Amino acid sequence: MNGKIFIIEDEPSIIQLVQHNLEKNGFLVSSSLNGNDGLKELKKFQPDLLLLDWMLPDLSGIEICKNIRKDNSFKNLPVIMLTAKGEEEDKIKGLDSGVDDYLTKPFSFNELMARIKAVLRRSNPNTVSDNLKFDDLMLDRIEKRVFRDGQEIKLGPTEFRLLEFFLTNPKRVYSRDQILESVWPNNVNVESRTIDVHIRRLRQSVNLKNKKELIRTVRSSGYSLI
Amino acid sequence: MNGKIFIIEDEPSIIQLVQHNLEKNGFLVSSSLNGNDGLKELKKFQPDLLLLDWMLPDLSGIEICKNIRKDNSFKNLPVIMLTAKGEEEDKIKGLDSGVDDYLTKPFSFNELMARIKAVLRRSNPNTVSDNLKFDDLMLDRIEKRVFRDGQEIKLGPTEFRLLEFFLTNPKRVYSRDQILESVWPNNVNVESRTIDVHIRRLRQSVNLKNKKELIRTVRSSGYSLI
DNA sequence: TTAATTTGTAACAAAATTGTAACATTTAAA
DNA sequence: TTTAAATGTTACAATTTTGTTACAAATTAA
Repeated sequence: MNGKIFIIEDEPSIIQLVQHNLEKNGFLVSSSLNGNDGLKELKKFQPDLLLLDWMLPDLSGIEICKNIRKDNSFKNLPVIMLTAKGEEEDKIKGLDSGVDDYLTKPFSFNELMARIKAVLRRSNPNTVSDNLKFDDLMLDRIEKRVFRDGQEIKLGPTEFRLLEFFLTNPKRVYSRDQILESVWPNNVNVESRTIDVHIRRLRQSVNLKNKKELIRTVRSSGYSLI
Repeated sequence: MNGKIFIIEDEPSIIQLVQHNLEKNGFLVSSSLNGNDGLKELKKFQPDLLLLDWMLPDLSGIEICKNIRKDNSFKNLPVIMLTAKGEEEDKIKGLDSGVDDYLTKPFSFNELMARIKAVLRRSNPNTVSDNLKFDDLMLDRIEKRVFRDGQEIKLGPTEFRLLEFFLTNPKRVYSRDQILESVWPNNVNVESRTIDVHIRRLRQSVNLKNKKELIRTVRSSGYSLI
């Protein structure tokens, strides 16, 4: 079992318990103690599943969930809601707002584990393969779209292929020759400097007011994502 | 709401209650009082979802479920298991044997309804009926009619097939080659530019004074719905 | 049959993308 | 510090891609 799970829950003892056990089961886990932090961290962490507490100090779980669904890169993120023993009305609201399942506290870890498995089994066959993600960037190969921080970015065809190429091995540094071979159609002759110009164009589109530079120049070697 | 639901449950009062309410909500419902009959009926009825009682006079729900999963045509049939208030161990076994969700008796109809919606939403975005819908567009494959925003749109045969094709995977970008293969009869030779002209015709018909463009051009890739 | 509709293609218009040159800036070495 | 190499930036003409229209041939309906 593997995958990344994010927890938003304000009770540290629950986080500790769950996180420890999930990690023992091979998951990579991260967490936040409140909704606002959680929403930010979520984007960095890019989880495969979210455990969400119903009652949080700032935002309610429902609000968070609706928020998440608006963000294109999280449209299909499976969510399991954790509720205190409460009324059924609440549960239903939860399910209708895009929650995939819910669990009433107190719950056993075995029960949680079973739900997680079930939800991951359902959601992963589809969405896993064709979305490339890195940091807060998401590239959808099916729909040919790119999002950063949930917001769509328009790219020209070459910029798209370039970014797609980098995303298959983010962090890896590629030489201009390697980039040419992989991104340009065979047997075209373009100057190696042309790449620099396209990198510049990609940078310009991708660095939407975000401070962090996404493309790194490695002098005398090439470029990589960072 | 529409779709076909099959119930295997040995308590007639529950069947009656659930069946009546589901039908009131637009579902087509059929049922069996035991497992062996159920398995047979299931194949005839071809449901979109199965409600399965945990304890049955002959086969257990789990056995039925495993049985179903062996049958290729039911491999993806969503199953909601109905259990009497019982031990947690049982629930877990259920989830691991391919059940999509479960519900503990006694349950309210509202709760059941919410689960059904959630499960169908996940598994059935397309296949629920012969009507393809996207945004405010509806295509009736049986009657060969198309409506936007409730108003009928007249399309030529090729435009209809084109739209039908796009609707099976809205948002997905198709290349002109893919479109040719799927929309035109085999082994006809038409120029790829011909597609552009048909796209133009489809656009013209579909964009009834509505402001929003429905067909997206993805330069150097193809077209998609949006 | 005739009339109407549908279809594919060509021709031209409009728009977007592309590669390169020229100049600016940064970096590293001498 | 000075110099050379590498990379960043900008502008622009050429090319590619798509939009649009018109029309003759083919198909269907009346």
